[in-house]
Formats: sequence, C-alpha cells, structure tokens
Amino acid sequence: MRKVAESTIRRLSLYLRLLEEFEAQGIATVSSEALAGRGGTTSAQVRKDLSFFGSFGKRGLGYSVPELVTELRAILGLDRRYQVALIGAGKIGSALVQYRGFRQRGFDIVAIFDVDPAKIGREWNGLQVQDSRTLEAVLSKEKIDMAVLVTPAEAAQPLADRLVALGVKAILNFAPVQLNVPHDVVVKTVNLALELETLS
Amino acid sequence: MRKVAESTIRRLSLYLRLLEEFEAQGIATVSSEALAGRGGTTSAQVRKDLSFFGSFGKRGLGYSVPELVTELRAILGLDRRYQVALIGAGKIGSALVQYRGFRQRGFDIVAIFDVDPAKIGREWNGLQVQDSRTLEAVLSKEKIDMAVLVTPAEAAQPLADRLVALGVKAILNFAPVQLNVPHDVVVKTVNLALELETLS
DNA sequence: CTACCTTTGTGAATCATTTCACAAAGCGGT
DNA sequence: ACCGCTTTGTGAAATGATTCACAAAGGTAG
Repeated sequence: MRKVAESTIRRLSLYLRLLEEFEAQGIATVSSEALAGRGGTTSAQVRKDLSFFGSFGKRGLGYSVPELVTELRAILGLDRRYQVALIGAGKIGSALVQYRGFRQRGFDIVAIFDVDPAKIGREWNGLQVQDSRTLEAVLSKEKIDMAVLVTPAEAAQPLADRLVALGVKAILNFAPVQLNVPHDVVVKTVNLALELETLS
Repeated sequence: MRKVAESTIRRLSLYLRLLEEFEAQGIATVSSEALAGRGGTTSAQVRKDLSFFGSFGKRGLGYSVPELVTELRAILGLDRRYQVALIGAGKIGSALVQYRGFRQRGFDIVAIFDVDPAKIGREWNGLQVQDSRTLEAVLSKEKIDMAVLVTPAEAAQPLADRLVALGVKAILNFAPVQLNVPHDVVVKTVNLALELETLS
C-alpha cells in the first residue's frame, strides 16, 4: 500500500463516524455528496480519499452504508481491539480512563502506572494503579499495542525510551515535549495549550 | 497580514516553547539549525516560518533567544491573557480546569457551566459551577475570549449556537461532532479517540 | 432497447507547503 | 582592511494535497 497522508486518514476516521450515525438511523446508502455535507468537506475529496484504497461505490447510486463501514473499519485497523497502557495517573489520565469513547472505538486500557506512592494501589475503573518501576515486569507478561503517556514533561522521554525497549510501536503523548523515538515507532503528541494557541 | 498556514502557526508555537526552555537554561542565542534539531524539523523550515513575519536573526550568528521569544509571543497573540469559559463539568472538564498549562500560557478559565443539578454550585478550583441556562446572563456581563466545549455530542451544537450568539469567536471543541458555525468563528475540534485511531 | 438522470472514479490542473541552494551579511582573527 | 567561517533570508524547484471536470457505469421509465 502506497503511503497515504495523515489528513486523509483523519478524514476516513470522520467518515466512519458519520456512516455509523447514518447506519443507526437506518439509512442504507449514501452519496459522496451527502457524506461531504456532514463532514464539512467536498464530494470530490471524499471520493479521492476512498479511491486510495479501492472503489466501494456504485455509479449512479452511491455507497452502501454497512459495506463502507466495514471497509473503513478494515482500512483503519478498527476491526480488532487494542490493548492500551496508561502511564501517569494524574487528572488527565483519570479522565481518559473513564472516557467511554476509547472503549467504544476498540481501545481497552489494560494497565495504569504512576510513580506517586499515594496513587499506587488505588483502584481506577476496576484497575489497580501500578508502580512505574514494574513497567517492564508487567508489560512483558501483558502484551500491549500502544501506550498513552500522561506525565510531566521531564518524565516523558525516559518513559518513552522504556516503552520502546519493551517493543511498543505506538505512543499517544500528552506531555508538552517532542519525544525522540526510532523511526519505526509512531508518536502522536497532543498539546492542549497549543490547541488554544492556534485559536488565539 | 497575508494568511499563514495552520501548520506554520503550530510550529511557531513549538519554537516558542523550545526557546523558553533555552532561555531558562541561560542560552542567549540560537541558530535555526539548533531550533530545528530540538523541534524535529529542518533549519530551512524554521527560517521560512519566521520569514513570514519578518527577519529576526543576525546572519552568521543566529537568533537572540529573548528577542525571538518576545517576537513570537507577539505574533501568536500570547502577549496578553485570555478569558476562557468552560462548558461541561465532566471528567475531562475537571482535568482541564486543573491543568496548569493553560494558565501558564495565558489562558484563564473564568467560568464553568453544566446542566447537571448535582454539579451546579460545586466549587472547582475556586470557581462555582454555574447552570448552563444562565450562560447568556453570565457571559453578557463577564466578557470572554474563547470557550472550551466539553459536553456529550448531542449537546455541543446547541451550545455552540448560543456561544456564537453571544459573540464568542473561538471555540475549542472536545465533543466528537463537526460543529456548524459562521465562518468568522474559529472552531478547533479535538477528538481523543481519533488520535488513537491515526496511530493504529 | 433507448433516453435520461445520477453519481462514481480518476487523470489533469490548480493550489499549498516544503526543500534546495546560494547570495548577502555578520563576526573574529591577523 | 581583508579572509575565512558561519548563518540568515529568500527566490526557485520540488513535492504534496485539493479541486476540477468529465467519461464510464448503474438505474429507471417508457
């Protein structure tokens, strides 16, 4: 598969969400025009995005909603569940554990770590917060697909290094630092203050 | 000012953060090469980004750190403080209120709203959660610069409409929906599940 | 079977962003 | 004052993403 722009992937994700809404409303088929209207883009963009992966529509008719949902799930790798470790049991971490959107979309948080003795041992949503020092011991038994880093800036890089050493290939980083990782590891950094800055 | 790409703005924000680190370490001047190294980009990119707004460096020498910090703050509009209203006092909202990064970067949360009677009246970080129905009454007195929407998907659009009617020109949206607003209002949507999806 | 209407899929054209590459400029040493 | 080293600022080239526009295909009705 040739490489596809991140912006395309984001839009495919969006289409999937919209299609699931259509499906819930019992709508059986949808045109690129209709999808674009809901998604704030253009019909040509929708068709081009899909065309990177094949042709899923019927000319004159549009796309079958359930069929396209299935295709998009496969394209985005959402036809399976992912095991996620959460590193950092602060305020944001706590919000993420309870956030239903993750589980709904196939991401299961299966382990939580922190360095703070006051937090270690506490139960969060049925999971015990574990000591960060046991990261290697725990994660070599329990295989995870990705990690979410929610730590202070200075703790992020060392933890990222340890995760990489454990074979983790995808990290979602909420710490306001640029992480340095080998190029076969994907890092996505979300910086909340930065989002506000782009608005101002 | 001619229009500048959002990607440029994001990088400028990143440079500013890095420069503040350099400043804290007492480093007086920095080259585009050094900035690029820390920021995961290239020196040409750094220079091009800055060149949209003027020329701030000295050939052969580089950029004065404190000077460039000041310039970037001005460019990004971070040389003043912003009054922010938080709509939705759920888990994520609660995390955001306590998130120091916002205040540090010049964003002050000055009002919190929710519809849940169990939450209304509670104190959060020195602020009382107010009834969403009083949005208009409160915000016509207390002028705000931007709003952060942290509500369930179905509540987001009506609230966005009310905020727009109140003259709010910038909204940071955490609800997983595409908001419909007039084109003079800037909306930035952050979808946490979507970030994980682009990793998978 | 044909005419007509609709909507896809996709090259080509346009528009945007990034990278290249180099002249101009600042500094230090002699 | 001149030379050599460094680093900026910026047109030009290359690359990437979006939009256009239209032939091909599917459906329906007569």
